Amino acid sequence: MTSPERDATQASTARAARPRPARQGIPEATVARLPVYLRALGSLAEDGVSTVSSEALAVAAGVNSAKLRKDLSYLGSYGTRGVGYDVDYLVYQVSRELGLTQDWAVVIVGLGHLGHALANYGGFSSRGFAVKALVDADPAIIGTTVAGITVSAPDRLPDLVRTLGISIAVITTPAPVAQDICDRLVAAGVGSILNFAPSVLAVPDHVEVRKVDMSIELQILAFHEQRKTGDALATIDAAVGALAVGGSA
Amino acid sequence: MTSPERDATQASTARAARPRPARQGIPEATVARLPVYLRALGSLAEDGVSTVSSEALAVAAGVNSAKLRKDLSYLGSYGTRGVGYDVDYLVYQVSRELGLTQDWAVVIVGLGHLGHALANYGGFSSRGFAVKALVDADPAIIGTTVAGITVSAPDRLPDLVRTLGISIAVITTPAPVAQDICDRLVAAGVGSILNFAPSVLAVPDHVEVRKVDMSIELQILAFHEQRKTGDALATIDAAVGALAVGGSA
DNA sequence: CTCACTTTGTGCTCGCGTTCACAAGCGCAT
DNA sequence: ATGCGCTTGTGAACGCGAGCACAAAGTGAG
Repeated sequence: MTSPERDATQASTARAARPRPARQGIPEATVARLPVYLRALGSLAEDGVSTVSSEALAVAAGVNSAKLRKDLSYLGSYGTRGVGYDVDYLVYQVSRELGLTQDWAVVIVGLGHLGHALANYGGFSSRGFAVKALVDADPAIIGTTVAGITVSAPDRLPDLVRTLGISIAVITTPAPVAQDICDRLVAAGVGSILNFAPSVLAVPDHVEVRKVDMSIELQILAFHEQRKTGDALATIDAAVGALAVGGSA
Repeated sequence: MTSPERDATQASTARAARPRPARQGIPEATVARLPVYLRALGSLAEDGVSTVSSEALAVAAGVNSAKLRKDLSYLGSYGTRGVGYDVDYLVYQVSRELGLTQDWAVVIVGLGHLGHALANYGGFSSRGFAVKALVDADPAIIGTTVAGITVSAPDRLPDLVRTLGISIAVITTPAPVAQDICDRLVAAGVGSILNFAPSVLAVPDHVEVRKVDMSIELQILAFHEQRKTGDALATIDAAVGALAVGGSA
């Protein structure tokens, strides 16, 4: 391990029953890194850098330079040997590959603390994402305005999705209702879901779900932290556990 | 019962010259799934289920049953053939492996919308994590009380970490200051960092960093959404791009 | 006791992703 | 023009993780 930074989130990618011809076939792992490259390129562009080598960009993105070159090679041969990559050109190519040359309408469902925070987060709109609708089940919240948008009731979802051309949804509801909301979103025609609720969502194969779960991330960190601080304690703990629980079983 | 030996030594993951059984090494992919199993087990326990088969638990966790059995086998042989797994016993074993039998003190740095939301999120304390300190650089926020905790200035970090026994930090600052805060946290003795800021953090090898980035997740979804809705459009777009930018060809 | 049935634990294969190492290609100085 | 130095793009090796398929091990009925 000892990888400096591990990607925290994982795609719960539904296994495609029918393997597409994969005409372009960009590996999933590469797709997950392209946004990182894009961000690094944006910083370089702001600093007035016009050309960058794979080594320099790799450092900025926190990856291996060979990996970066292979990733970019899936998009095409956009570099110049002996020179590097033109920053602006690469920004455009990566953006296009990720589908960021068009705007995406997003709905946020669930306006608790996290939903509010996301609705007010400005980082989305700058990257081609526009929060176009907010939905919550609480009658006390429905009709109020959050981040300049009036909150709608869940049964308005089909209408909202169709009218506003929404294809991406963010779920920030409590876990017990996440699956129900998910089903409604899918029925309404949403094709991609970003799920912040701590629950496993079941969706048809054609719908893409990605999960962000802070509790899980903390637990993974706790595992590594425990590894570092005293395995002796864990050994004692294991013995106690075997006596206390296994003994009675 | 022969206790599943937890030979504590070998914390180092240095490449062994000889292929060793590596009894200690739980694969990273498995560690990332254990919290999911734990949550599913918790739901089952609440429903009064006392025994569960790998197949049933796998469905609840959204994974393959063979994968689940292999994952659990890394912890030891805690199942009973022909019967399944004892829910309570397995909850305990997984919790212990993840280091959740002890409490972890957490500091949240950066009290914007997201920091506030996390500070008020109750899901942490129920899983062995306790937010013990809040830090922000804004003088207008320092000294106020959020979620029952007084907000401290960044220069109090070393003191807070030492006094409160903090080993895990959550960064929810703007990107430009994230690295600075990260450096301070590492210097103060924090061993694990959960980074919500959209920036790549550089840390020493002994510090674990995990990243959660909503913009990146949305961009990955956009990629797949673009794939689904018209490859023809993307092709045209590519041609236009080649003319506009690489136009001399 | 024996047999049929259930479920775990795991050897094995296969495919993906990472990394190394180097040939191919480009610019520049001479 | 030519050679040198730099950087890209990629073939190939390697390691990890996913999933199949089955032997091992337990339960319960007769």
